[in-house]
Amino acid sequence: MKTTTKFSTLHEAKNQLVYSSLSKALSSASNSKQLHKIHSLIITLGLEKSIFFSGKLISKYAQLKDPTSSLSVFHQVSPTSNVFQWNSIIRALTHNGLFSKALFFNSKMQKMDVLPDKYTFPLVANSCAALLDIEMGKVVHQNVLEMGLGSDLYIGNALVDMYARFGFLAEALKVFDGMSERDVVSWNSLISGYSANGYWEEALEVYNMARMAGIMPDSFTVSSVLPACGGLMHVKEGEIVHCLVEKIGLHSDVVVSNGLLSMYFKFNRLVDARRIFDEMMVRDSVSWNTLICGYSQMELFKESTECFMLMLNSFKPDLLTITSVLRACGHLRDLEFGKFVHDYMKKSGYQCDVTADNILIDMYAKCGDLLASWEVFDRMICKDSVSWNSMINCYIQYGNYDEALKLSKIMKVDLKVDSITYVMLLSVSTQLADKELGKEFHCDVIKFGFDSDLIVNNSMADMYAKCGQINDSLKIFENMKTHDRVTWNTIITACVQSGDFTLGLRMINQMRTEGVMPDVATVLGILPMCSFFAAKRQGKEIHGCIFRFGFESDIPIGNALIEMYSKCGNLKNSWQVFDRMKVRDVVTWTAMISAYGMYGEGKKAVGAFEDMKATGVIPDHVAFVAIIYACSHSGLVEEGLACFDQMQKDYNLEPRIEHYACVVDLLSRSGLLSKAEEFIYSMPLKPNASIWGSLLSACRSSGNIEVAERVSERILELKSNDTGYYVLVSNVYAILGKWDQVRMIRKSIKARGLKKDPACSWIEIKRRLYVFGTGDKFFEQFEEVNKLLGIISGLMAKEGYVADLRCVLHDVEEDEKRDLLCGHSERLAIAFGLLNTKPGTPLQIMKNLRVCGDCHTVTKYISMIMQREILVRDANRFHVFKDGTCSCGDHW
DNA sequence: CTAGGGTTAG
Repeated sequence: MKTTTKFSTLHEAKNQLVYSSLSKALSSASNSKQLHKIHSLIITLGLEKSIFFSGKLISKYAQLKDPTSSLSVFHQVSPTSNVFQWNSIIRALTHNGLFSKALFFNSKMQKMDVLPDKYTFPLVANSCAALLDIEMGKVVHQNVLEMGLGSDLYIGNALVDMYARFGFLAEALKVFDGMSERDVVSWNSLISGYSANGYWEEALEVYNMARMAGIMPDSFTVSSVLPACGGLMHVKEGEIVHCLVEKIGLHSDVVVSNGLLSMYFKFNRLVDARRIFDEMMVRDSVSWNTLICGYSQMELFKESTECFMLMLNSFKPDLLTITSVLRACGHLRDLEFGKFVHDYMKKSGYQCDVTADNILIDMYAKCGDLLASWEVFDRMICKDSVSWNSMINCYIQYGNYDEALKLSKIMKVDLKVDSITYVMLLSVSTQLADKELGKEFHCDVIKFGFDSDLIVNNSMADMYAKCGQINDSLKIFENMKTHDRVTWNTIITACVQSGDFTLGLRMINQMRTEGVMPDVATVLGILPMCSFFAAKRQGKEIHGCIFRFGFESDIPIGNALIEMYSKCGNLKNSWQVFDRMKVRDVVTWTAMISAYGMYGEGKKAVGAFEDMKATGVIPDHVAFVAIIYACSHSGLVEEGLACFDQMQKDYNLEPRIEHYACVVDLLSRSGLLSKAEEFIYSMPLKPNASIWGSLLSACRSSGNIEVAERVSERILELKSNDTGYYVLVSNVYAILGKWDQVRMIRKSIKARGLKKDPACSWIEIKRRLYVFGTGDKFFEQFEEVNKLLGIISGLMAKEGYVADLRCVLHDVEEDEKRDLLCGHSERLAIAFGLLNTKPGTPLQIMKNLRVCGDCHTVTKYISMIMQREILVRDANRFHVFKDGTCSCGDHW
């Protein structure tokens, strides 16, 4: 009896020693190999089926990321396993991301009539959350309630988290509110739920409630609330959280520091972000990714790629690193680096990530390698909407619209289209100015339910405006529930481009009352309006704003300012803006060349054109239009023809109809009418109304009636919708005295529903704009103006002036014709200006149509008799009259 | 039981 007891005690003592040393060894095993050794030992000792060791082995293998071994241990015991072993295997699977297997074992356990306990549910809820298995999740919740475990803290926390991951924040809140006991994890789960689903305001609100409830935030709390501060751009709140982090010593937590880093990048606070990164004691790959991605977001792409190279020294980049840096490659157009990263990706076995492949498509397209884009797209096994959109976008960028439309049709069949697809497709119809195509897309947008999307609506408003359907554009605008800055910019530009400046101004005011700040695009939208009104003062005010907002180094802004000042009659300011620009693109040079052209400074235009080429800027189609136009307005026939030649020979540019029109203009303005006509017949393109129109205007000035009649017939054949050409033709018939024809044309203009713009001129005196129409009698000082014009015409007659009655386009008596000429709006404006300014002050007159020949002559006389410099801007160009001559040298 | 970093468009 004694010995047995002794023996049993000894046996137990031995066993206890084995147990404790094995248990110690198990806990300290740091890799799978060590663990396998201990495992063999346990098997040798015949202990592998003990509840304690089997459970320990399952968890330990799981901890060392070897769930297969966990499973094999479990299978050894499975017929007899109890809830402890089941929980171990479910936990092993859950912690290794094998969620569906975890759920499978959960149902198997129930089939074996083993009841789950309070440790099972959090694990199962976790798996449901990860798999987004909503049905199963609800069943689990139900089971919890049935088993009376509804008040368990851990289970409650798991359920809050599960519903939050489903995006069911209302359910999550309901569980949270129903909990009898809450800890920091409960609050964290709710905060992160709101934060991860983009409900940033709610996340912050719950965070503040937690603080008021006396909860001390931990690293989880902070890293859930930081993205909310960043997303809302709540700099103050973010800084308060940052202070708290320092105070309670959470900054040594790498996740918290990464959160701060990301937040400061969102605030565009590069210096703070960099300091956080530099002062981090421990960095992980997320820190590097946040840095690389942050630089990318701030468009510091070079820094982004440099950080990637630095990161290679200490970390293996993952897919997120690669996608961030590929984005930078695209923006840098650095094909070589892009290929380097792509190779790295292949070597590291990262080929099958949809997001990474999508960025590759975009990167190759941006770097100019469309074929490589296609290869990536073609090879992808699963393509998502972004893949298709990116590929379509490639084709659009390369102008291959047919291929883009073809792909979108396949997408439509597969129901893969999204709002972004339509934003891109709408941009195609906008670029083609194809309103029928645009309408088709509009129908699709309604059909697929994208018509409440802000960006889609902005695109549609822009599309209709650029297709000339301003009313449809406004209709879209009126139906929109929210407007952002782009909406306003689109609609303001639409108003300005359709010529409705009054509405444009109203929109700007409305934009400001809604508290939307203007940006570069807003300014670009309204500058043409200043040009039209020649509102130098308003233009200068806007120029001031540009400085205040810091837009002055923006190239498109500089370009628009050059154009604005030149159209406002201030060539000097144009040149000053041009001179101050540090970087000039082809548009900058073209704007300056056009400006010179409008003022008849042909020689300077040619000089600028040469300078442009010398600085390495390659002229495009538009630049050639500008230079030939400039030559034509200064009578530089040789130079103009040389340019036309050059564009084909040296620059391989196919001349377009507008280039031919410029050459016709060039020849005919210089009186080479037969040469011009010959040129028209030799062109490979079908001449349009503008080509014949140029020749016809020249015929009128030089009085070549024979050619004029022939050309008039050609123009009428074309049945153009532009009233200008009918007016021109009718003027020719008026000069010829063919009044029947004149009446016929006027009737046909009316019959076709066209309207002739009534002529008007305007002048700004002391910050007020005075507008005059033809034959106006009802303005202040009409009597004085009329008297002054009478005196002037007496003085002119002494100098040898004879009225050019051909400029009167009505069938009336000669005396009456003389009176009609005196009523031309520009003369009224000039006389009004002479009366209301001090002697010697230069005058500036604007006219919406072209100046007639007689007025041109009269203005020359006035500039001499009254000793005034008079600047007249007509629909086409500027005339500077001084001492009896005009800057245009009569080339107009 | 709870946390951080990635793609296409106007």
